[in-house]
Amino acid sequence: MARNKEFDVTERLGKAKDLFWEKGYNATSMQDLVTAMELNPGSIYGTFGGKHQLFIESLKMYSKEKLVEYEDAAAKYDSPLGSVKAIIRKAITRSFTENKACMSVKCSFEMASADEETHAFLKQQTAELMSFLENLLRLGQASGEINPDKDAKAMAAFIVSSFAGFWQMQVLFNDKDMSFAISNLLIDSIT
Amino acid sequence: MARNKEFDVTERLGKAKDLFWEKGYNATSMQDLVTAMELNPGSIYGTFGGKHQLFIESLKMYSKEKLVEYEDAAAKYDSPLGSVKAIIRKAITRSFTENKACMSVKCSFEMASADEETHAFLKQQTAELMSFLENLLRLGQASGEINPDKDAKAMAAFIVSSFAGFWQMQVLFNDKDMSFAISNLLIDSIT
DNA sequence: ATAATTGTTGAATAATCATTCAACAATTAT
DNA sequence: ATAATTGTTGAATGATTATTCAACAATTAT
Repeated sequence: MARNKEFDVTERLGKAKDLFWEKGYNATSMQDLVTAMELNPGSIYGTFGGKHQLFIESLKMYSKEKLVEYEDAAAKYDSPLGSVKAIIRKAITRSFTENKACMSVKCSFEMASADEETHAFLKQQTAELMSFLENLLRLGQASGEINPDKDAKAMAAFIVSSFAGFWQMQVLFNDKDMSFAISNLLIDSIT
Repeated sequence: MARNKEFDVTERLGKAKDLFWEKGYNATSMQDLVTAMELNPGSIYGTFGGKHQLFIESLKMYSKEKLVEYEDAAAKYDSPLGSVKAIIRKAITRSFTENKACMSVKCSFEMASADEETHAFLKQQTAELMSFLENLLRLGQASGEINPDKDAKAMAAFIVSSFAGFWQMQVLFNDKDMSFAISNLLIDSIT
């Protein structure tokens, strides 16, 4: 028995996510969020709590979307190696189609060391992507597509850790040839 | 014909560097700098110009120190492969001995996309480390220690880009076994 | 229709931000 | 000794920060 919200919570959270993603946590002001979300401060605080909670929700939204993207890319291939390659190519492709570096990677460096909530979430989420890859790598080793002499867990960690480099190289050099050469070396290293 | 400064400019710049390195640009306030550098605002502005200029100088100081560290690590070995391995091990070791992620990597994500001066400097500095590695890799290929089928420039880029992942993994997992396994896979991939 | 509840609005708040500057101190050339 | 120059000090500045709240609007149960 009360008034209804006049906006779509998820849609406006998406606007906040885009802004935090682009500018980072500290460089994003509440005024920036008020403008981007097209909401008054009162509505933001009433719905999301405050800047920090809004940021955490934004990161969670981003992170879930990203994980789905990687899993979808993998699902298009029947062979485990094909799936692993698809995930690696997805990462490189994303770094050139999206005009900003991966929010998870950015946040790992801007926030994870200073904010425990961010740290815990990113750790869990990154571990999830690693597990997904580890499973694919084990399947590929069983089918003979992937080097069976290397530890699947280590290879999964190597792949995920390489993604941070993809984004950094894109930010600094914006050189497709360089980035694709790097991703090819990564793929080579597991086969 | 005037009064002399009562402090060592380089030493105080080092204090600023440590603070920017730890907290990043946006999370570091002028008050934080006044406290850490043990200087009044007037002295900071009179000597360094302002927050942004002070940050750029801090990053340059950090960057030069880091490059020297890598070159020194490489200089201890006679063989090119030994030098390349030493640089990779230096990166992994640094990620566990220093209590904060590489300032260049952090800045690539927090600042490089928003500040052209930072971007230009990091691009140049990263390219320099790559060139140094590329040269070692070519020598290693000539002496038969390093895989001659792979492009030295691409391998150099792959190595440097991997460093960002080293730091991210350290921040998120702080797991020595994982990090050393990753660095071993990187070394394997070039031999 | 009324009371109760929830949402919206945007001005107000108090803290913090980067930066400036006037007063004073030290050094040096003349 | 004086003038000129540079450095130090720390309070003052005005802008921006995140957050709150009182007034008003909409919805629903009774």
